[in-house]
Amino acid sequence: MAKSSSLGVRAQQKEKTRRALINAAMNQLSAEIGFSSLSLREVAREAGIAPTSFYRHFRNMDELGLTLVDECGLTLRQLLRQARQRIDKGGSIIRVSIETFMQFVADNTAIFRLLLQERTGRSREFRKAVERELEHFKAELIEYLRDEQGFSAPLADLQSDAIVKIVFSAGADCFDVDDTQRAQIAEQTIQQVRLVARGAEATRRAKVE
Amino acid sequence: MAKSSSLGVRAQQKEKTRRALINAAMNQLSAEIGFSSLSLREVAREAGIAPTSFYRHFRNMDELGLTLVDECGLTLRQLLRQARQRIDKGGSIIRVSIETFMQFVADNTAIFRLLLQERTGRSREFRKAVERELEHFKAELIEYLRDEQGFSAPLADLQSDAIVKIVFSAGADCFDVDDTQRAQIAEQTIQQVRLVARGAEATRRAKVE
DNA sequence: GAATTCAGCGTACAGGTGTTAGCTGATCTG
DNA sequence: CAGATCAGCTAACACCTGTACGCTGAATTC
Repeated sequence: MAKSSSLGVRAQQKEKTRRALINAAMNQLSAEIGFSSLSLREVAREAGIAPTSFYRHFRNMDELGLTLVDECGLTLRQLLRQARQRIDKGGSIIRVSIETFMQFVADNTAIFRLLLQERTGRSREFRKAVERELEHFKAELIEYLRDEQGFSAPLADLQSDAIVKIVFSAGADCFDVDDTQRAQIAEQTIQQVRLVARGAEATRRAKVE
Repeated sequence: MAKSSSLGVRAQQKEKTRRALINAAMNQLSAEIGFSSLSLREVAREAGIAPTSFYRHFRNMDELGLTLVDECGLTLRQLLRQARQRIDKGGSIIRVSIETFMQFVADNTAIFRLLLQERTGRSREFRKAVERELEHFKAELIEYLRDEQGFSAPLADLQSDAIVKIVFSAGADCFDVDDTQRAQIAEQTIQQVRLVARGAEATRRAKVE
């Protein structure tokens, strides 16, 4: 109510077709092609508007793309929050986090692929945007390792950077596999993260003694 | 001599323009755009031949792309061999390998970016080709860990998979940085790989006892 | 030396691309 | 209710794309 009346009928409709454009782009992405070879005209067509109307919402395709990256980051952070809640109810933080992450990759393959793809992609602006999202992920992990596990700041940083790299790379391994294989990858990733954790633990001990 | 006479003038010239096409593609790749938005016409133009002559060498752009991936894999394996030689003359295997790797990334940014990009790219065939190259890298590492370091097969596998993930991810971090920053990333990567190695060591001890 | 092969070329086509300019009609504003 | 706003439209532009067809002339083969 508040939203519909405060926004007005016009603004509401505009937001709607804006979403339609975003969804159209995500659909086309999931299909087969990378973002760089995505066509303004086809996106507009799938969104059900004239090609020229696209410009009422985004200056160009890149602006749409950056919006998509942000959307993905948002979803990812929601996912993290959900994982946290499950951990509070007990369970291994590593296992729960990674299984949640893998589920996310399975459910949102298109958008996750965009993230990984543009991380190494053509536009510096895109790469920076993705790197920013990865930093969010890493920062929350650092906080946990420092505050809950008592690691020193540098060791927490080193550790979580490694973990983020391993986990996101494992996400890329999930593109062409079925559910059971994905479970295997998850299991392997869990063991690898534990390897890192154990190594950090050993390092901490070595420094204390 | 043997080559020029056994190949014949015609075949020799053909090979030459084939290389020209490959080099042209690599140049354009390094510039700004991903492989998917690479144009047959522009590649042909840079190679100095008519667009239609392209088909005398490759069935389509994808075939050229797969050739590029193979080329990159070859260069990467040469790099590994060089690193081995340096290790035989003494020095930390981790440090030497990673510094060599980082140097490779700095020298061959275009082709390395292609590898990382197509790893998550649009074509399944491409992804498989890249994955094959990563497997080479991993396999050599497994061999070393098993034979030289005496790790059990499963632990060597787990460990080297994690290391490959970390190192290649770190390679992606090098795209937008200068030499000193790259050295820092190399240093961080070395520490992270040591973290994994230490964790694997601890795991081995735990299982033996 | 005649016949064959074939890398490279020019022309041409059908279809896609991003973007400009200007119109329409519903919504919002005073 | 008159006037301004503005999302979406159509038409049109200049340009780029992959690829089919058939020719040419030098290298190769017999």
